[in-house]
Amino acid sequence: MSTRPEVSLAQRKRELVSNELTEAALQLLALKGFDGVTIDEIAAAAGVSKRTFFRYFASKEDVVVQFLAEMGAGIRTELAGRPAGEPPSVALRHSVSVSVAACAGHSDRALRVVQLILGTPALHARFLERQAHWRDELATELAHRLDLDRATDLYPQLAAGMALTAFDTVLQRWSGSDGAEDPAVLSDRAFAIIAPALDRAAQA
Amino acid sequence: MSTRPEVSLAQRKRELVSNELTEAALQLLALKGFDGVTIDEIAAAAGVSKRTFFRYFASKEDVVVQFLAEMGAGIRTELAGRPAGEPPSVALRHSVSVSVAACAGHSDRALRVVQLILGTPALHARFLERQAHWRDELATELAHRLDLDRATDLYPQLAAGMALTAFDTVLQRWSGSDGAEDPAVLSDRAFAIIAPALDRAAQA
DNA sequence: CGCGCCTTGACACCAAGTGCCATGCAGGGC
DNA sequence: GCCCTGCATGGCACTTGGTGTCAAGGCGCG
Repeated sequence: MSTRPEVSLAQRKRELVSNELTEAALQLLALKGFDGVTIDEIAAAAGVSKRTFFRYFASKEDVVVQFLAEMGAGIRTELAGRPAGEPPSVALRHSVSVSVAACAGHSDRALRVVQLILGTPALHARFLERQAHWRDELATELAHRLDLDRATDLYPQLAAGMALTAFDTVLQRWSGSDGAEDPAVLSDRAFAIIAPALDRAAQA
Repeated sequence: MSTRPEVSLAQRKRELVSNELTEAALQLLALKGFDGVTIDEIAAAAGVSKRTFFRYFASKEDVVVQFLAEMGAGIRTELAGRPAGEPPSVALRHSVSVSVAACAGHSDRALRVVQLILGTPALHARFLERQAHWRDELATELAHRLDLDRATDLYPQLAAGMALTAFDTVLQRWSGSDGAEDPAVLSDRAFAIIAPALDRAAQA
């Protein structure tokens, strides 16, 4: 077969169902709002049962939030790939910019998903919680990069938090302007503001 | 009667029930964990019905999170009260320090509540969402203080976000050390790191 | 062919919320 | 004193998110 033989049929089937589910969910949720759609509806639209839905996603929020989950890992791996000598502000700016650009460029669906998240308290809450995990991972990566001790030094945690604050602000502006404002420009402006703390404090 | 007559009896009754409810909730939740307690249990412990519980709190998370809600408003009013000439880093540091100190000094119950929140994903999510509101209000206050335009300038939003990141980090350390580390010291250390961005960018 | 593994659907079940209505209690006017 | 109005409550039914359990079906493998 032309499709990679090293991936088992069962796994490809799993992925197919998962895609069908997210597809149906995003479509319906964007159309009727988060509370206007039941899980049964989503499952039915994807041609599976409610029980199966929960075998793929832990909660209703999860379908939406997991759609953006790759971004978190993306930022971290991007950061890990930056040259070692680069100042934190530059490394972090690139890491965030690349990820947000990848998301924004993907399709205008990303925009609608972000707007849905930011406009739905329950989704926003879950999204922020996931961001908290990103922050932790970013902090670890930063500590490793700069050879700092996370247990005593507050810098890694704060720097990661600042970078994600910038990320958040960019997302908010971007979705608020209906995609009109350029995420890359917004990122640069945001990081220009927080950079003094990112770099000056690193060598303290 | 000695109790202020300008407050109607009905209102005092409402407050009494509300207190009873939070009391019962915090006690039970700290004891058996967030998922180990049902609303019926909490309501029964407070001597009311489940239906009445939801007339006082919007959700199970709300009881816990609202217990710390005053802090958000506290930070903002504290900021509003700082002298106009004060640099943002100092004003924000004081605003956050005072609020967190008020919380920490209140009782060791505050510590247990914070630990409960940070250790329970559902609660943490709600807490972060509430913080997002604080950030918005703080940003507005900052924009007003510095006579900036929130619609164009990214600084207010970012500065508020950085301050709350510091706040978050302090809370995390404080709860992680079981209250051993001094919140005031932690706040100072955190703000020392973010201050360069807070002050330098303000006059850009 | 027959044997296990994995996925699914169906069903029952619990807990979070919500709408609705009846009841009871306080205060205010007559 | 009596009624009437407003409000807080409780009980109840109902929807929905989410989970445990079990039986049935497809698929690979010897």
